[in-house]
Amino acid sequence: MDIISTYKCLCDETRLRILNVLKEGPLCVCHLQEVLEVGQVKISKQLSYLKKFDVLKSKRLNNWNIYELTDKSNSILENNLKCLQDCSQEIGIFKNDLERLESLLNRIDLGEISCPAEIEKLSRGASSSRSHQIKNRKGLGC
Amino acid sequence: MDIISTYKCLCDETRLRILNVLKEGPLCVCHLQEVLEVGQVKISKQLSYLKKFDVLKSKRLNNWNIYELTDKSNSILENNLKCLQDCSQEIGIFKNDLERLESLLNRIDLGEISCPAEIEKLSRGASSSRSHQIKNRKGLGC
DNA sequence: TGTGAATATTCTGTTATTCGAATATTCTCA
DNA sequence: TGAGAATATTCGAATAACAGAATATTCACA
Repeated sequence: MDIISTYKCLCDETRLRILNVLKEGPLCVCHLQEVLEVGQVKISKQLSYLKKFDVLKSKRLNNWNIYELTDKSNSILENNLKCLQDCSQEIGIFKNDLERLESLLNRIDLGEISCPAEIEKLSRGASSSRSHQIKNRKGLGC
Repeated sequence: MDIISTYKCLCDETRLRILNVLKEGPLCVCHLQEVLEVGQVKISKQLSYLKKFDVLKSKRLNNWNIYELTDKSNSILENNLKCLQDCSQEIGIFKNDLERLESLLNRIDLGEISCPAEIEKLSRGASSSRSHQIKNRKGLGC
């Protein structure tokens, strides 16, 4: 992906929020909807946008579409995702998203809500430490 | 400047080219035009855009308007300008701009073309080492 | 087979971006 | 003061981006 397209991917709030959440692991569209509290169409379109530029990939699991970051990103994107890591604890909207993500993942772990099995398989670490993981990750010092 | 606006400043080719050139030092509009080989209106508008977000500042010197980077930029912008440092030697369009910049600065040093005195005063280092400076700067490893 | 859940796409309207041509402004200097 | 250089702004057109409503698709399962 060229440098301009990279920055275009980063210059929309919804897209940044999606990336901020997906850097914690794969998620299906409906759970992204719930975490970001944003309508289905809006989410779906921005996911397509990011997929078009190979920032995200998706796989179909029955009726769910699981989105995750690809490893095809360039170094500019990677660096900015690391920046997002720090920003996410300082900027309200990103922080709130991560809190709702945590809450969602906990409810999934407790079996309170249904979830494509793949997500659980892919989610890293035990639920008890996930909160700790999310809050203590460090980026580039942005 | 908020994070979205920061990326918006970076997601246009002309703006990136301007930043790439101005990171080497202040320059007036007409010289930017010459270095980038882009029309006056296009340059002027993108300069205004960047100035609006405090990425650039300008000062009037007689009839010249000298633009330069501000020190008000945030850490995301700073990091990406450092990335640009590396990209500029790998991406053709940025590299060519720097070569034309070098050539311009050399002609100014030789007195072959007129130039607002302020630029010479502000340009760092002797002309003989500027080329070396530009080509060997290192960024963040982008 | 038909119903509903999850997701994508199409349609339509709105706003933002980008551009060049033309024009305006500001300054210097003859 | 009038011409010209350097720069900014306005205007109009083209395109891109973004949003939500409505619709389409795909799949599981009763």
